[in-house]
Amino acid sequence: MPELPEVETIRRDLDKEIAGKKIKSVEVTGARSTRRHEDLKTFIDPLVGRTVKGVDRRGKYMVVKLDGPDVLIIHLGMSGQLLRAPSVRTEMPKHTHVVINFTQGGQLRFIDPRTFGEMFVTTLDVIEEQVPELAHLGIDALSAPVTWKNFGGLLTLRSAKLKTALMDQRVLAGIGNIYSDEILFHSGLRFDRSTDSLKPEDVRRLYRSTVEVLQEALRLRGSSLADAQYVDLFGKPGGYQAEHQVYARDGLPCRRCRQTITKEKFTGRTTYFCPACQI
DNA sequence: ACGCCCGCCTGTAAGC
DNA sequence: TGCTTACAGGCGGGCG
Repeated sequence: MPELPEVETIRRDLDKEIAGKKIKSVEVTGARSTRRHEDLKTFIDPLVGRTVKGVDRRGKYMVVKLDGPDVLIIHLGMSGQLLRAPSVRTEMPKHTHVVINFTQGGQLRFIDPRTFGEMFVTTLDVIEEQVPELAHLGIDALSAPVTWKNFGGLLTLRSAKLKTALMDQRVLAGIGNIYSDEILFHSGLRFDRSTDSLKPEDVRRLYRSTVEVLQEALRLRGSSLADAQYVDLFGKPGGYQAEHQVYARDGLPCRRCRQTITKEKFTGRTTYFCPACQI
């Protein structure tokens, strides 16, 4: 579900909400969410008694820093939610798999119907060998020091279709199915263009579109779709879905040229585009 | 060696 | 109305 704007929205809220809080206890009711830990003690014990220092993000992974050697990694998968509950009495939603209780009161709950998301504890120095998918992430699509030249260098490192390259977490970290389509529309480029067909001005446009789309989506606190799966830490939906130009708009007129938005399967993912605006 | 497809899950909506 | 099917924000493994 969540891509970079959604994960970053949650990360910022989480950082404000739980930094300085001390973990009193941890309840795991859905062991699939902690599947990297064969023994639940190795998940729970390093957390209990620790104080949260802050929350970082690497691509779609959140990194909860603690006052010890360990970090708590959270990935939301397709349907994961993190919800702050002010009191233990707040009704527990269905599919709540992990609950973290703080000594100051309140809870952090991990809810995930499809269970593709996960939480695990590790230390930063062993991430390289233990969590290669995290270690091999490309540059963060929202990180400030990215220039259009190194963006282009990374993107065209290997020959691939544009959408595949944009969604490749080892190239650029954070972009998924919604934002790749929105970014490609914004740049006027088709999803199936080859990276090596790009002229420098195309790379520059794609770079600008990536930054602009993601920053605007972040400003509006992400995209919540009809199923309202994505909500922020306080259960509120985002607002960027109202700005979508192509995603889930098949059959509707393009907001720019009035041509009908087309839907097509591409490497297993539904892809939306304007056949007139994107070349 | 690389690209593609499947499977992992549950919920929902469309189709018959 | 009810059963069946397809599909959904991600990602790793295995296959060709």
